[in-house]
Amino acid sequence: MTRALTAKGAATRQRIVAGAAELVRTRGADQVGLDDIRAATATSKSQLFHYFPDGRAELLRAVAAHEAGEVLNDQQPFLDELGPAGTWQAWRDVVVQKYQEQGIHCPLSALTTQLGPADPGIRMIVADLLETWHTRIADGIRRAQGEGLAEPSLEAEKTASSILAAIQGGVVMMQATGNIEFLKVPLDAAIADVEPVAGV
Amino acid sequence: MTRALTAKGAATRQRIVAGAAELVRTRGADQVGLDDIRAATATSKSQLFHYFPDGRAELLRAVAAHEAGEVLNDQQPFLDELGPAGTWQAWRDVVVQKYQEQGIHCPLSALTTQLGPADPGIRMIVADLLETWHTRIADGIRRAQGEGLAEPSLEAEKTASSILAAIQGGVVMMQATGNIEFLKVPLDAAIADVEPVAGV
DNA sequence: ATCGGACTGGACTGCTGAGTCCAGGCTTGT
DNA sequence: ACAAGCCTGGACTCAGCAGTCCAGTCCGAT
Repeated sequence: MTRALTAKGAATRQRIVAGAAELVRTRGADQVGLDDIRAATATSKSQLFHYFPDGRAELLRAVAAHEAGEVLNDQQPFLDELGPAGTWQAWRDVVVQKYQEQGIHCPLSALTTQLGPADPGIRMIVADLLETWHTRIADGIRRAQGEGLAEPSLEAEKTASSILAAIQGGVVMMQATGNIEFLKVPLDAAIADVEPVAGV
Repeated sequence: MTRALTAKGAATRQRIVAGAAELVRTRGADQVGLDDIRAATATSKSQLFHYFPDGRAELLRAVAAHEAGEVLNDQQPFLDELGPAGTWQAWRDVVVQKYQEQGIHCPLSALTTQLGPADPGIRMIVADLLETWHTRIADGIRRAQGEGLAEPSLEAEKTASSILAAIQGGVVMMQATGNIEFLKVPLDAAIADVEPVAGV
């Protein structure tokens, strides 16, 4: 599958993906053409097709995979440390802050709804991301139960679904309304079962 | 704003919007061209521009407004009856069933993330829809409190946000993974505060 | 009946943007 | 040194699609 790539070639490829990802994030996938990517990454048409023989579609899949990785990276190390008291709030703060910074520009939604329907490959990338994300949260819930923080009767998988849905839904609503409260409130409510907040 | 329109003209316009909405829902907005709409609605290019002088953008805004109305209509009469025991489950079932039928094809997400970023007019339509939806749910929560079903201490607005976010997030996850459980579980959890379920 | 304006058909224009091609530059192993 | 082949530049092709134009037809009011 992967071809012989020199260090220089790999760097160029990486530069293309990162540049394209940036554009897709800020403008939306359908507002980004190959010429935009070419200009933004100081490359030429032939380079794009050299590294992505299937053209635009393959490049966007690479962008999707890149962004999916970033979503989880942005939550580290907090995501993997979920469990003990205080870790949920710390993680929540990172997530909220991240999306507040991004504002309208969500790497995931840009890809899921814009290209997902048309490209099964991208749907799979997003599905994998959600599954991984879900698993990490569920692991955190089980650790919280081990610490006696959360009710042992709580079903980790289901609670993780609720928390993750609160984030996804909150982001959707925030994007449409511009109001970050639509992310904060549902997320706080969702994690209340594993880490009750004292104040407000 | 609105021009003189005969009954016939209004019918044609309506046919165009409905037909275009159908296409956008099933294929995604960027996969629908004016020629597709023309073919599907048995109209001509000049008619499209006769009824939507600003072209594709104006037509898609009309589609967005149409779909936004449908989203709420599909939940009626259950949405407006929220409050008493049993009404939450009935409403939940309608919502779940609706999205299960639609599967991948969500009228809202198709428009929000595909066109919303580029078109402020559409963002506003979606924001209005969410606000109305939110208000209706909050009204239901207050009625539930009046009936003694829900804790009086519950903040209606915040709880409504959680419920709505559970739906939006659940739909996003369902679209990506194909698993309807990602909608059911968070939604059930979110409405547990206003209508605890006996079983399960 | 007839006149104005709403309504319709379909050909035409022009642009944008994906994908192609080939000639030439640069690296790397021998 | 010197190939082999990875890498790069940029002009070119070609299809698809939004938007234009005009020559009509139909309807409703006077």
